[in-house]
Amino acid sequence: MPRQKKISKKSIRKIKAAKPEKEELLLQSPRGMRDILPADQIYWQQVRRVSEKAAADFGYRRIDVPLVEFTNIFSRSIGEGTDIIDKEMYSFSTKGGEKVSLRPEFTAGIARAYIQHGMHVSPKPVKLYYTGPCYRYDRPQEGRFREFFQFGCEALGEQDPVIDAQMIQMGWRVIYQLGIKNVRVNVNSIGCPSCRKSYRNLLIHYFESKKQKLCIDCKRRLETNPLRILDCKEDKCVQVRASAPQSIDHLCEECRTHFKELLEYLEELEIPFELDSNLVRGLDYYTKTVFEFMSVSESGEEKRKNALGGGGRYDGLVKMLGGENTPAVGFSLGLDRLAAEMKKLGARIYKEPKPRVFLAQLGVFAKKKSLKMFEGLERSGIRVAESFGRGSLKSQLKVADRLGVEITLILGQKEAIDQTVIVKDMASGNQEIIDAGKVIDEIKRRLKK
RNA sequence: GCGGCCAUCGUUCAAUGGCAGGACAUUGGGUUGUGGUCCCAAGAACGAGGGUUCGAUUCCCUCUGGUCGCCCCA
Repeated sequence: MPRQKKISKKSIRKIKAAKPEKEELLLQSPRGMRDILPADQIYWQQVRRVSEKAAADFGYRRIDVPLVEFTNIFSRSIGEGTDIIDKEMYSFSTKGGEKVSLRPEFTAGIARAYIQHGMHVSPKPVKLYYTGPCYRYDRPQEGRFREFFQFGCEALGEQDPVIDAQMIQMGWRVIYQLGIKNVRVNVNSIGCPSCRKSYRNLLIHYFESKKQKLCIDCKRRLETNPLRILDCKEDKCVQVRASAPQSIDHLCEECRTHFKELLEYLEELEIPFELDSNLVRGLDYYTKTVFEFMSVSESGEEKRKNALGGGGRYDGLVKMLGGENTPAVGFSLGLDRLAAEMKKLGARIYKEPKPRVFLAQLGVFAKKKSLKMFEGLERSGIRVAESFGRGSLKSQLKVADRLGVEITLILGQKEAIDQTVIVKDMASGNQEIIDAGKVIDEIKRRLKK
């Protein structure tokens, strides 16, 4: 018998294959894009709840910006020559011939909105938060997707380092409140354009003299992006840069003071931070403060670091896009990574509310009545479950049992006619018949106990 | 964009150049309108396309996807 089945299946496949006009339907999400299934939503909901609460607590107001912007908004702000712009953007032309891209991050769009809506006339700082998907055409791996979700805050129009500190405080707090206790904050200052430039030259000069000792990639970086040599993982490069000039030693007076004050604020906040002179962030618009949130886990001897988010100051961005000179600072968190980290750590999350009552029905007439009764229960705030599609009482009770409800209401043909309902206590198995009109009061009374 | 590893029911794990099997989950049943345990049954998979072969899920190639490392980043 099974043989027969197999043959027929195969021949079906052949018949299908023989229809060339029918395009193959791939039941598969595109690479790097995934479904977030109900089972994982508890983590995501918690992430959204905690982050939005923190934003509101600190006086940030939500802004939604388009998923699509003109491509040059991104290329100008993030910078030509960065991987994000050069190879990771989803760019396309519209039917009207406009060159647009899916956002690879939020900050550029927000700076655009700030300028477009004349927010510079609002009281400073303008505090905004956002959350939503971003897109980067990158090779997926753990914690990295082509569609990923970010939450972040931006404060525009304030140069005081106290706001930098507050940003770090917020990001750290969100992560911590999600139950991820092994968070570390790395901070650094990369200076303003003028002191960064001289530091950059110093660095090039230094590495140029030790060029032979660098790895192949770093030799290339020396030309393209010398700052990035600082976070190369190759042993020999680590050694070479040990005595490399550090950016914080070459800050101008203003940048130095700014950074010093930031560190003082952080100490005051008692946030466990570390100075990481090798921290440079890949986006062009950063100035002065840069920081990163890492989760550090030790599995065996291996220390695993996982970047959960980061941010920094971008004093030049708004002007670069054509607005007024506007100092600004922001951070963003990777929601996918937060949710994954929570799950990995088995972080305590509040449980999904469970139904406490089950409504079983028997017969056509009773089913009609049940539909109405369900609404009444649900409206009075009782979490009630049902399985109206099922026929037998047995299978319905099975479902009720599996759901772990405390009470099951049974409404059969007889009860429906008599205007009554059976109330069954699931723990004891005892049941009694009560007046249908008194169901809600009776349930409420019982659930209170 | 480059390299390594991987791909079997919904999930997880087997086996096999000649009928692909178990567990968990799902659905139904173990006589009338009563759950948990138990028992029985059913449905359910070789990622796609080529090649080698009498015959491929198995061997080879390509693609797709996953994963890890590089690049980069959240």
